[in-house]
Amino acid sequence: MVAELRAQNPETRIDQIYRESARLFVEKGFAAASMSDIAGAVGITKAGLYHFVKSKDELAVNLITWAYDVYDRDVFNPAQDISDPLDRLRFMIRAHLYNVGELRGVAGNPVTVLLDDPAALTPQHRRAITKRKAVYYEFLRDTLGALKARGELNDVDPAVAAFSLLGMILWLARWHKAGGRLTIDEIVEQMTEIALRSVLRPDVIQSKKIAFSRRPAAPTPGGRPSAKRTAAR
Amino acid sequence: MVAELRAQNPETRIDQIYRESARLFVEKGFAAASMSDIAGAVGITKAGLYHFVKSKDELAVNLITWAYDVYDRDVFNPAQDISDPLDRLRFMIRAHLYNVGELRGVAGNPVTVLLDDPAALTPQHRRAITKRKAVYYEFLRDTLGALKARGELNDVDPAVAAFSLLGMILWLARWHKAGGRLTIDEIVEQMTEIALRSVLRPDVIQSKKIAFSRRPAAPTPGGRPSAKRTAAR
DNA sequence: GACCGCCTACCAGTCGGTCGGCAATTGCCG
DNA sequence: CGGCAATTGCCGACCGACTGGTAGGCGGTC
Repeated sequence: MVAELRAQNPETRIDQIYRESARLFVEKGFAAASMSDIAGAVGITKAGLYHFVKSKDELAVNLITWAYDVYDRDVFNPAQDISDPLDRLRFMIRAHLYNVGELRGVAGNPVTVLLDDPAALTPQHRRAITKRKAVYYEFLRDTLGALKARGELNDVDPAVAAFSLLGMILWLARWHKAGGRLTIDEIVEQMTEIALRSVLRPDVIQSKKIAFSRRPAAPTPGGRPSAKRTAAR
Repeated sequence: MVAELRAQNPETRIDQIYRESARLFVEKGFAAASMSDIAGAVGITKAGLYHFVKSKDELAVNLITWAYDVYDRDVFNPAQDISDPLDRLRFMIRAHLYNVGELRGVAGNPVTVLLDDPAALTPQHRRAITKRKAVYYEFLRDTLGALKARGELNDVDPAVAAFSLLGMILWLARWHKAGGRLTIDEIVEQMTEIALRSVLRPDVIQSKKIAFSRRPAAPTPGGRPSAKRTAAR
């Protein structure tokens, strides 16, 4: 009987597990969130949890991988199709902000922020993730470098500028609470402006001001990632 | 014999303990760094460690308190004596950047970043620390608010701007490695410029450009905080 | 001889993870 | 359609390793 209405909203146990573990890892930290905690949050026992999951490490790795896959799909890949560095930079900032800010959706994006830097994971997994982060960082830095070559950047080191922007963006995950005074859209708008002003020459901003007030016309139009497709791989 | 030269550099066991525990908490996370780890790093056994320290919690609380005391001394208190909001903002950004960036000194400043947000600490301690953070944040936000009232801020919400700046500044602790391509002074200079440009109106920056290339002429004149004086209390 | 610095030995509890088994569902065969 | 085996989803009990923390003692300095 319950099966009938679950057919319409078929959240599987695995979905639940990933959702709750993401939440708990973010709330309590990876080491402090025990497998029993996760099992309890899902409503099964620890042994039951291990029926679906190989190890705590696998959980963490899949979670991070999934978060990065979402980032690839929503930010990194679309950005690579934008040839103009200024358009690209604007898109990357805005899309990344949405990516971080929409953590109030299904599963936990802030994993990106919280799980890579403290310490867990085996060295090999850490290395793979560090590598992935490095690619993202370098892409941003090179975009800034291209802008500098065009004379549209202030006299700052592209690497320093890239880290500054990333800090601003990622920190959003730490302070943004759902239901605050401002909507996520308002926050993203304002922060995009702040971010662009921080590195671009004022005259460039002046002449390109047009683009300060619309959502990015990027992939993933309506749908939310169902938290499942990309888990494997 | 060793005692003779130690008299000149009398790092006590307690100093060692706090230095190593700060390092380990930052490296591995609070929960993942065990008391045995810390004892081992200091060169004593766990029981020996407990001769000096009451609990792991006390260690964390003292560490955070100490880090915030340093922040008070080097950033917050001096900033309160600066009446002009623009001078104040510039000082706060620069001093805070130095505060975060000089983690390569004796003990671990990045505790500020790493220990307050994951999860450890008893609820009461957490509350006290959250309160302290709130005071700092509000002070920055109000400084930005004062600038906005004077028409020197871009059209952004002071709260959003404050969080953006804090993210940029605190993130420095995550990416800065000693011995990198740029010196800490170069990084702070550039980031100060980036930070100020992100929120101030371009014409304000133009007219105040003077101050973009000198260390702050603030309290704590020459000397570097010896990271020891404030340990007690 | 009192105190300080520190160790050996040892708690009780929790961790990640395993094992065997038991219901219920599913798939297959006649 | 019935029957029945295989599979799925899950649990209770348990393990060895390790956790934060303690008790008591031992050697050296004042």
